[in-house]
Amino acid sequence: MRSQLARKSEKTYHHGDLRDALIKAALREAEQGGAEAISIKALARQLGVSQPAPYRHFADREALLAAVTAEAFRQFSTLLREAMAKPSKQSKLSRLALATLDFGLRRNGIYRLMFASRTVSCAAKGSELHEATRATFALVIEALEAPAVGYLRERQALKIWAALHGVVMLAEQGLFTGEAAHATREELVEDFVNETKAALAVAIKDARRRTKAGA
Amino acid sequence: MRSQLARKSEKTYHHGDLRDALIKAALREAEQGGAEAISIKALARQLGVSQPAPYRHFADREALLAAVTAEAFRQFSTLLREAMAKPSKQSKLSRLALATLDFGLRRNGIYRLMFASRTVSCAAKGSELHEATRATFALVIEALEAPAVGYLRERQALKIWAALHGVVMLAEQGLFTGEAAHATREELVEDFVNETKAALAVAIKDARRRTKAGA
DNA sequence: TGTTCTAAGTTATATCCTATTACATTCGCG
DNA sequence: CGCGAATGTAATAGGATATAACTTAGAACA
Repeated sequence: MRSQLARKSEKTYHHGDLRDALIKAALREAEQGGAEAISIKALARQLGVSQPAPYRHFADREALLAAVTAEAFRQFSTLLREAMAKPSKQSKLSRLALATLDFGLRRNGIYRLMFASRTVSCAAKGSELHEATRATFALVIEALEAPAVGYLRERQALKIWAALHGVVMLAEQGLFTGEAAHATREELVEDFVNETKAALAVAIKDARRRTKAGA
Repeated sequence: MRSQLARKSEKTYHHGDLRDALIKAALREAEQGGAEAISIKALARQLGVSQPAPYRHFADREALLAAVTAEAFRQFSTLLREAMAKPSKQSKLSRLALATLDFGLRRNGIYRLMFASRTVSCAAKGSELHEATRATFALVIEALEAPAVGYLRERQALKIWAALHGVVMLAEQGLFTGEAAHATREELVEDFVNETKAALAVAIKDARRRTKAGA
């Protein structure tokens, strides 16, 4: 497991961990410019290997993007888990929501790679990427801190998840700046969080009553 | 104003309306594959002109993308206006919402160009593109059919707009297919629409009461 | 320990794309 | 009619993806 630095100084024939180094470097590139900023040739140059070398580890550019996106989802999941674990006066859902907003804006290039490219929807069912996205969504359900009553939780999770992504999207588009800034992004997110909590409470009560009536 | 076909048959030196033809053709290309599917060279070939010809009308690829995106916003606006104008039992907001969902899924490549690329956020303030996006958002406010009470309308418009985009995003990511399909996209959209109406009604009543108390 | 197989790199090359420069043609206006 | 600006073209530079054929070193086994 020779490091990138080791490679640069020792000048060995084999890099040692090119696959991993490529993913890390690609993530750095995508941070600002998104998928377009990822160039296999540039990455190879950066890591001190010949340009066809990456093709030993990834069939083509798409395959690299898929691996990078999967890694991004794992990092995102870790971030969300940390936010949820941190003791705070706010609810878990609120912390997850704000962490998502923060990630979406601060690492927007990577965020677009994850949620606004076709890479994810093209991922096969059992693939690394597909699993990573499912794991992330599971965290949203967990953040609701609600009992599993039918599909109520999943539905509310979908709603808050959609709303959050929409806020990130519009924020990035500039709809919260200038004269249009009639609400901050954080205010909107809190609104959605509160509505979700309210809707969830109502839905759960409703479902329980109906179950009792049916029994 | 020679048409594309006329160009192909007559074989004149000047195309006649290359700028417009490029935008139209680029939109067709982007329909499926998004911005990546737009290649200046390919468009030139398609329209029967030499490849540097497009550079007479657009400084670079980015400039073409901006023009294409602006045109897409205008087409989208037209679609929304039609949906809102059409007599129906549903509310204007509901029709706008479903039309947005439909557009976002059916013409997803173009939709991504409009909402998930950096083209829009890079648009200068007075630019054609910037104006087109503002005009579209104005339609959302209009669809609320609410009186202008402070910034209440704008805030609710931002919220429903964000929610809609989120639904499109997740739908495209495949979160509504397979086992995860615990609600249809249309159900979610209707939920958001109803919540928006309710929130708007409450907010307006609240604002009026406060105004009276202050007077 | 030495041989061999294979994973991982290299050089060379084909193809596609963006973009610029210098040159050619046509349109429209005085 | 003639001239200038707009709009084409041909030639070319430079960067990216991707493949083919060759090379090196690590590991695996006798």
